[in-house]
Amino acid sequence: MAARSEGKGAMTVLTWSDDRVEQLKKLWEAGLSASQIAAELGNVTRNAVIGKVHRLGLSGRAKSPSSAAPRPRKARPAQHMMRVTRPIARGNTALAQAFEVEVEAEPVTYDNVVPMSQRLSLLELNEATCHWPVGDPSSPDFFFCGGRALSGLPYCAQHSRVAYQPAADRRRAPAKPGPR
DNA sequence: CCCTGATTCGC
DNA sequence: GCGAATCAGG
Repeated sequence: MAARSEGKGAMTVLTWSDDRVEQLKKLWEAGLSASQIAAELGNVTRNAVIGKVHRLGLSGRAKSPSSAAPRPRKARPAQHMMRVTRPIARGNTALAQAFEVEVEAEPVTYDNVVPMSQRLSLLELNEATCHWPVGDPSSPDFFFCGGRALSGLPYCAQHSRVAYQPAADRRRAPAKPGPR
C-alpha cells in the first residue's frame, strides 16, 4: 500500500514533541553528551540535539561526567602491584581454615549501591531527587539515583563525582556526505 | 583522530 | 524553528 501523504498523520516526527523535549532536557541536565542523547532519541543527530538545547536556553549543565570524556576506557595493566602476602598463622591454625578472610573487597558499583526502592525512572525525577544516571541510558536497567539531592545540586554527594557507565557499543553511523 | 559543545547560516 | 556544516577546544 502506498504510504499516505504527509499531513496531520501521527507519523510526523519532524518536530520536537513535548515528550521528546522532555527527554532531551532530562538527559541533557543529567550530564549525558549530545551524541548519546541523539543516539538515545533516535532519528536525530547530535547537531540537532545541540541546536535544540541551545534554542531552549539550556547550556552548561553539570560538568561532572562530561568535560570531554571521550574514552574513559582505561586499559587495565595486568601488572598489579607487588603485594606482600602475609598469611598470619598464629595460635591455633586448625580453626583458621574454617574462616574465610576477605581481604580484597569486590569492586563496588553504583549499580549495586543504590537500593531498588530508591531508583527512579526518567519521568520520576524532580527537584528533590538525585538526577544521577546509573548505567547506560539506552539500557533497560538504566535508572537514576533518586537519592536526596543537595540544595543547588542535581546530584547527591555520594554520586557527584562518579562517572556513569556508557555501553561498550555506543556507535552510531553518521552519514558521510562528500565535500560540498 | 577521537571526542566534546558552540556557533553560523541556509532552509 | 530546524539542523547540517562549520568552528573551536580537549
